[in-house]
Amino acid sequence: MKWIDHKTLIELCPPAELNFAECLQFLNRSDQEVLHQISDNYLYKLIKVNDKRILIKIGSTADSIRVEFPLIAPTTNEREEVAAYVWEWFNLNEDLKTFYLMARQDYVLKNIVDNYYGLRMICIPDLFEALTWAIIGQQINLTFAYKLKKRFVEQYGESLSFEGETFWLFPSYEKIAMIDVEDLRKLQFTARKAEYMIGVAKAMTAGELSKEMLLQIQDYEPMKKKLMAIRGIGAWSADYVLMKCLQHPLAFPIADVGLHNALKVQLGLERKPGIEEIEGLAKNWEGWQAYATFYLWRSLYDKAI
DNA sequence: GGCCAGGGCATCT
DNA sequence: AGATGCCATGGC
Repeated sequence: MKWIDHKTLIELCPPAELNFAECLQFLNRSDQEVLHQISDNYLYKLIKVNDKRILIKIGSTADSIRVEFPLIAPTTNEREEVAAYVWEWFNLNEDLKTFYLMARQDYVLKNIVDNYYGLRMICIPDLFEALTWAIIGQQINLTFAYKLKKRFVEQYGESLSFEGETFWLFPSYEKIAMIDVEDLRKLQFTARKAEYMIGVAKAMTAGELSKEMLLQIQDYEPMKKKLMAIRGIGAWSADYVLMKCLQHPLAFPIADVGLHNALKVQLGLERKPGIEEIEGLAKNWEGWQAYATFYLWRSLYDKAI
């Protein structure tokens, strides 16, 4: 991580392949989002560092990302934690040069990759949030999924108000470990999904599951296996978490319907491609499956806008 | 208003 | 192992 501590603000020095505006556009894709807010090209988010709620305001210059603290001045140690958080959130450790080299020559990706140059994988650093959002995302439609997430966060998360806006933290697993399936049923979660979410929360509270534990495994297949051992986490959810939280470049939710729709559009097909067909196309993406998927997902939002 | 949609699991054969 | 039912809202 390359960064400069200016005390009242911090400055991240990201790799060249970053387009902050492109990332903001992605973050702005749902108007139901409660975990961050965007206004005037600034991104606001409440995060928790050492049990302290810190509101951060993120903007950009030509070659850096600047993080300000509208409410309270964090300590030296906290500033470093904030820097690390933002660095991870925007996946700034990844060097995208070889991805672009591959994508520009790829039959599928060449038509879209330049449209989103500098878009980074926008991550979900908190494992509980990533697992929970994967479970919610199994919902039949995305509109309803966002609705459920909003209710969940506003019911069980901590918040903080600033200039008339309310900023939310994702609920902690300790808190969710103590609630009942019935509590989530009231928010219109299905009994199944409520069980999955509370189960994950309990496992994490008991110390049976953690991000560190998963990251230690390193290799893609065993990590995925470990995730799939969790009730409610199937192949799709495991790959989703590997991609968005554990930042594994090989994560590839091949059965994802969004991916299928994006490929259908890119290839000009009458119907969605089959798994074998996708496997064929993806041979060329080896090592960059997660980014290929992410950029294809991104291509779907253009139609909606 | 009827039908279909996304994923995962439970319950069959 | 592979097929089938279940969930339960939103968009067409």
